[in-house]
Amino acid sequence: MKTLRADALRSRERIVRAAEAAFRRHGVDASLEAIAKDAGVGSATLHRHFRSRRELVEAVFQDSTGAVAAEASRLAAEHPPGPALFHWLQAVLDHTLANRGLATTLVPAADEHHGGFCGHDALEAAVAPLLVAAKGAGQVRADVTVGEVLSLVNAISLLADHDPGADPERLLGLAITGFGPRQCEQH
Amino acid sequence: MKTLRADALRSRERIVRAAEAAFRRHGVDASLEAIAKDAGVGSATLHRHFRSRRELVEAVFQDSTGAVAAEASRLAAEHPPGPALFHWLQAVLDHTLANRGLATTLVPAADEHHGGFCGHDALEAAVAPLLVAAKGAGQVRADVTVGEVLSLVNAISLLADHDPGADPERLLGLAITGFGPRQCEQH
DNA sequence: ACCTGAACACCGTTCAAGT
DNA sequence: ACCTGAACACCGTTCAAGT
Repeated sequence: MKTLRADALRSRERIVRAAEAAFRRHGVDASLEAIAKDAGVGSATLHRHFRSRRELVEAVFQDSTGAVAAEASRLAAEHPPGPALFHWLQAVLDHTLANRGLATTLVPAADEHHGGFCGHDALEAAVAPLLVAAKGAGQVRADVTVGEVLSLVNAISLLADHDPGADPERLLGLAITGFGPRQCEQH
Repeated sequence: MKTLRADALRSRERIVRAAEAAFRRHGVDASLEAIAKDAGVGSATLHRHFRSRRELVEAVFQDSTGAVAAEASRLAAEHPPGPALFHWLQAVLDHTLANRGLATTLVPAADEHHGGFCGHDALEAAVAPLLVAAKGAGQVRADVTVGEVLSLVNAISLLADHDPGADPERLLGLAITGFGPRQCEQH
């Protein structure tokens, strides 16, 4: 994490800005070569700044994903534990649905030392206190982990990317309440 | 659906066989050009037989997906309605997990008249009687559709393709029973 | 009717050469 | 140190020419 020379930093920011526009138009599978061209840099420059497509995606969505993470504490302050968690999961879903393909990067990083911002980790940290509170209020099963909750939201986002006819909000509702048998005898 | 001339049929079958091997090695994103070469045909021939990658994928998995669909009636005969449905959903999940990327094609066809076998439609038809029976036994909420049930299974498969660390069976269990609050007062 | 080989327009990665 | 432009090895699609 060295500090960049002025011209390198300028290049980096132009790449991120160009990528942001390209992702909005074509999803996160947009051509890296076209992004480099839009940014006015060579493609080799883009590859040195971002060793993988995922690193570029994380950089582009760092701010917006961070904002969603930050919303967790606001919701915790304004709602009871159960609704706070469920509203926040809705917010995460809305965020990924608004940016096609973003969900593919909100998964634990396979690459180990990929340095820089990791959206998945930010969301995990944000949901942890919400989940603890919801469990304390008896609104969520005690055996559910933060990773599992995020995975379900992510799974629904991925599906929505592939099937435009799906109703993601409805599916999230089903996953929360379950479509199968109730187990009322235990609480 | 005209009947093919003998040599055209032979080409088609060689393509499907080559694709089957390639998909097993590289997932459904395997190179179509390489598949054509393995099959000993020109790439133009592949494209006339299969107008899209999805058509080829459907052809390759037609038999195995059909077998999973057929298992529905067997499970219905051997288990009570609730377990029959849940075991079958597990079978669908196992099938997609065993073939990386297959889940991306088990989604309603966007292309309208794409002729031939459609795995999604086959699974929908297979799950319908299971779902009706499970609802009748009070094991599944009455407002859930076949499409929604399949969508949740599919969503989990897609996630597993992106996140090798996920536990798909566990996530399906969570989606069925729900991780959120029980609503015992209604039945 | 069905196929082939070649041409086309793309893509991501890498490397030598510049400043 | 950082960048550029070019070279490389790919990809899917399409079309003219064969049988």
